[in-house]
Amino acid sequence: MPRSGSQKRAELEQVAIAEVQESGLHALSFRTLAERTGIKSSSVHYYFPEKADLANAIVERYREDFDQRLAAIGSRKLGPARQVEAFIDIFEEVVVGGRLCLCGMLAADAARLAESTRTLLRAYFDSAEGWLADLFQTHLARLAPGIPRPAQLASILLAGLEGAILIDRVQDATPSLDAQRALVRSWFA
Amino acid sequence: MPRSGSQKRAELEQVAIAEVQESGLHALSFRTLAERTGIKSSSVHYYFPEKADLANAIVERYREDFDQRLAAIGSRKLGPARQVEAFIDIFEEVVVGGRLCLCGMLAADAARLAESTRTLLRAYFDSAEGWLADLFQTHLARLAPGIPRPAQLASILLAGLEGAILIDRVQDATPSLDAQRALVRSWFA
DNA sequence: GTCTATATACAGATAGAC
DNA sequence: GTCTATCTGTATATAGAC
Repeated sequence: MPRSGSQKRAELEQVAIAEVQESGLHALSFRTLAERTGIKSSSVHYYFPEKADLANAIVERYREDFDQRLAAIGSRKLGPARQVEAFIDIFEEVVVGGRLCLCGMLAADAARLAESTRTLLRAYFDSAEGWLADLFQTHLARLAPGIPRPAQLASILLAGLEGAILIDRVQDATPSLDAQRALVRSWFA
Repeated sequence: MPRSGSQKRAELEQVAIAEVQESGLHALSFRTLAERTGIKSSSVHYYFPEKADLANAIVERYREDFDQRLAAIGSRKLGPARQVEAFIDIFEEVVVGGRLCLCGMLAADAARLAESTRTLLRAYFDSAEGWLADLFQTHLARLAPGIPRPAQLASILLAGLEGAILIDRVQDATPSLDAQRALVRSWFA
């Protein structure tokens, strides 16, 4: 395991994630990534032979971090509405930082990604949606009547959040994200 | 007006739009655009001196075409629910073609766009949202009780559709877009 | 309006020394 | 693990002939 668990590798992934969230995968070059981590581009290739290896690594790492945040929300014993609010807070944090969800950004580049990367993107979206679906299903009795079933609510909200931060980032405020919050409130009213 | 109303210019914009919808602005090069339209890259520069000029031109053209489609929907004397369905159909058509909304795709590249392009993106989103808001407002009496007000419904749906096609494009189906349809149906039920 | 030719910069990737 | 050096391809953009 010459390339796993390395501290430099972790640093590279961290810097790469931030760069891709801000400007996309094409804007992330081995050169600039090397400059920002104090090594040369050929050394970056030591950790990630091809760019697809780098893309796969950051998606996996991003998902791990995301899952940990969701687990932390779940352990705080909040009511369902508050848990969803906390979920939305993650997206708000991203967009006020001028970034996008890493996987949303990469999904825009889907046509030029390796199939292995697309598979990892699907896994991320499924995971995020699954967490929301479980939450809505568990608290089914608290949901307003006449709205879609839990699995669809999860899909509706995840898409809404991905789109909201996409739109809000070109503005100087978060009206679209606020509207998504209003939607969720109507589900729990 | 040496560069307006030209047939070749229109062709360049059309090809450029499709390419950007599929792969993003960075994947659109003057060279490939030239090859696909039967001229040389230097001739493309005759119509669009810098890439930002090309980006601005295709956003304006995309919005014009979009506005025309919305006007066509409005002239068909459909009920409000059917009109929203027709609005969603536009996004479905895009995603089954393996593309994204041009402006959603460019919004992902916002960090590397000229300010003039970002302004045009905002105008597109405002226009699309405005059309939906007017529709919801006009048929306020047909909306279910307890849901957000028309302007927010418009914002919720537009973001939901942008996110849905982003997510669905990495899948082999449109579950996320279908969920958005279910959401709208719950508003009119 | 379109061309050839070119300037300049940067991309991903690799070889081989240390 | 990191380096220097380099290969090869492609990008935006421009000059100037026709």
